[in-house]
Amino acid sequence: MTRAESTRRRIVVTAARVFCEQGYAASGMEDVARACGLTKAGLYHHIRSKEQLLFEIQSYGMDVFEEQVLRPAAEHAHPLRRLEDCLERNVLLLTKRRSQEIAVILHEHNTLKGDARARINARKKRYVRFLEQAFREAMRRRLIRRVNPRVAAFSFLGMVLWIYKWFRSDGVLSPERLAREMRALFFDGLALETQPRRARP
Amino acid sequence: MTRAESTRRRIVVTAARVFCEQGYAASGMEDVARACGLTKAGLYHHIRSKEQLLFEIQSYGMDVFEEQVLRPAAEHAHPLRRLEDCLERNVLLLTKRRSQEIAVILHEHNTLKGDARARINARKKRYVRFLEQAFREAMRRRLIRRVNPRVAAFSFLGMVLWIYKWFRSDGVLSPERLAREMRALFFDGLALETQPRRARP
Amino acid sequence: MTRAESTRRRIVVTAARVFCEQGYAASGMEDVARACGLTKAGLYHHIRSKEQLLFEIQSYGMDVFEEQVLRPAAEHAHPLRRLEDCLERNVLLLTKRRSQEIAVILHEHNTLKGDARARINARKKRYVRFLEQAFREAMRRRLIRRVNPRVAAFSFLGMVLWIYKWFRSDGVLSPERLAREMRALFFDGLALETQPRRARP
Amino acid sequence: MTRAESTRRRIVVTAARVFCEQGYAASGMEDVARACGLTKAGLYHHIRSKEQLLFEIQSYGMDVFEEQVLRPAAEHAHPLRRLEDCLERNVLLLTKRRSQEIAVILHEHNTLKGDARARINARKKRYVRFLEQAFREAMRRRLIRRVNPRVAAFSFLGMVLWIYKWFRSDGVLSPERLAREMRALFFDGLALETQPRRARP
DNA sequence: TATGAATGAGGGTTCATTCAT
DNA sequence: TATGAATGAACCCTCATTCAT
Repeated sequence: MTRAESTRRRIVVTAARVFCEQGYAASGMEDVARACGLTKAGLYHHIRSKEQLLFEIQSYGMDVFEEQVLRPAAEHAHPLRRLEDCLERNVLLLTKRRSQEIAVILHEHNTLKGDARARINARKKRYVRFLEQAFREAMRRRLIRRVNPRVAAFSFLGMVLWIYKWFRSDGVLSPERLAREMRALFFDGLALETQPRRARP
Repeated sequence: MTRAESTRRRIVVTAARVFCEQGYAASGMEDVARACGLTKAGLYHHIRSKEQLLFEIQSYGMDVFEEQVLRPAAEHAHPLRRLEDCLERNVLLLTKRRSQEIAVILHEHNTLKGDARARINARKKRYVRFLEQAFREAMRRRLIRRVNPRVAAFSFLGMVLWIYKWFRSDGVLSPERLAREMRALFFDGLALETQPRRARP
Repeated sequence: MTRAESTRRRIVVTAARVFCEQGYAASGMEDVARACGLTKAGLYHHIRSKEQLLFEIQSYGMDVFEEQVLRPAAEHAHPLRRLEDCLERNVLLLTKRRSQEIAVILHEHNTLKGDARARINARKKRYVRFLEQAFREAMRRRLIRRVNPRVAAFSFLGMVLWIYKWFRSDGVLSPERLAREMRALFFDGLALETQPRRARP
Repeated sequence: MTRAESTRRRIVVTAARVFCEQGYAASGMEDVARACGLTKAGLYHHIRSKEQLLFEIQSYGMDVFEEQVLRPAAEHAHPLRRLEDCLERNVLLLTKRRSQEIAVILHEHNTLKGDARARINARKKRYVRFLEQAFREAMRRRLIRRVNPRVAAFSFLGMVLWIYKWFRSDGVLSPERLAREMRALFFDGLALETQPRRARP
């Protein structure tokens, strides 16, 4: 990674934190610059505009998400394992690692306009379809009860992604515990009896 | 309701629509005033400030929510019915009626500051505790499997409230259908076998 | 003229003075506002943008020019009188009256973009054609020597309009004297002998 | 010419093109640098400041003008020849050769400040006096009609220099033709009958 | 009540210029 | 020489809010 690239990355990560804390519209470029240890003009040496910066944060967030959640989960041939792995990885992503970029993706859903928005939305939709497919396949193979796959996908998403609104990493609930609990809550009742139940603590 | 009160109500409802569509920070008082059929200065005869207006929207949204969801659901003595009724009413509130105030409550979670924020948050927390209590009671009475009540409450909330982000009233999925599907998804697998299952379409 | 219109007119005239003195690009909206006795924000209550303001100055300048120069001159049936009247009126316009808007038209020739530019240019071209036509007609009627009408029109224009660059109203040369001298310089040698020469001082 | 000097010359000529196309104030040093094939910082190794660069462009333009127009024309003992030669050379300079520096001199008349401005203005005034002198001498020798020499000089200048605003080298009017036409337009009617008329095409 | 006019503060962005490397 | 990075000052413009009428 060149010097210039690493600076840009630092800016993207830092700006994600600022936007996450204050909201995009309420954050001034002054705030972002100061958080980066730069002046406003210095910041603009590295980025094109505030909107472009938001797009890069969201793009980077989608990169991280796809690399750490979607791709590994997709490798499971078994659709229920796929979903469960997806849930666990997604919960951990939101609670342990670079969660700020994801929060910015979720909160600033309607902020980007035009092409940038379309590009991010396309990647989001891939996730929804991935989940729908998995639910459908799981039903076809009689691994889970019959449910509406679209509703199931969005319910899964709501349950998991809502975490960014309430989870505090300094609380008593550990990321791992939360992941386990949610998995059990969502899938233990969904899986059919033919499916051997895992032990639950 | 006096003339003045009804004007204020109209402003609150209209501003909720504007804030819902464009976001609070991205909406100008000019936009709000125009949507109300007033001038900016005329608008200020009825409200104290933009922030105060947001607070009133959120307060009104909480009023509606409590009246249409929380209070009726609370009347069920049976905790599982309470939860299921709550889910159904909440889904319908978000998909059929004045959902804009609710959307503003959800989206502008971090926008209010100080006392106003604290007052809205207190009302939100009552909802969380209401759910936690119901889950706990349902477990105590062996109506549902053992789950972490806090995780259950937030999962319930995420699943239901996420609706404001994706549901389109012009789609194929009717509010009633969505409510039924979500109830089944969440509770059919949660309820213990001793609980007689309702027929599902 | 309503109150609002008269304020706008005052702004246009004042801004013309500022742009004329400092140049459009070198003038800040702060300067314009101060010259109008307003703050920047107050100024923007009346205009849409700096560019729009420039367009209005140029439009207004063209209005004045057409009303005080083109229209009266056009009434002469005799083409040489038409040209001479045009010259005199144009010289007086540049030296005695609202000359600042005209100077802004001339100096900021390439500043406007797009449609605004096209609209101003169209009006300028009408003046060039008006002159070409008059020269052509004067030649056809053997009132002047044969010259290239296009070159004659632009030479006429250059001679007259250049005034905005050098004429100082506090000098010894009066506007009327300048008009007379220029008329003689340009037309006395151009007119054919059949044309009765006017006495010259 | 040393290496350093030739680089400076290239910068001056290139910057003249940029300033001519976009205007001084609207041109960024970035634009100038890019047009020169340098970075902004690289450019600053050769020039002191933007203002200094403008001064050098105008100085160089004056050099070229004096060398190609003023000096050769001045050699004519006959004042009318002097003026006619001056006109022709000036027209050709504006239409055929390095006309960009001249355009920058003409357009950015009020841009320079202080001493730099005074020095350019002094050279301009020499041209005006040169013309006034020639007109006066031509009158004294009864070569032309009686006209106000100051008005004649500025009319001559306006007619000729206005060319930079309207002449397009891709049009039907050739530089030579324009020079001939203007000479005839201005001088054929000015010269007294004792003066043998040249044939006109 | 209602409004046109006005404003202080701040928004994102650009620019001529400098400097360590 | 050359450059990437940085900056202070200024840019045009917007905004929530006020106030005389």
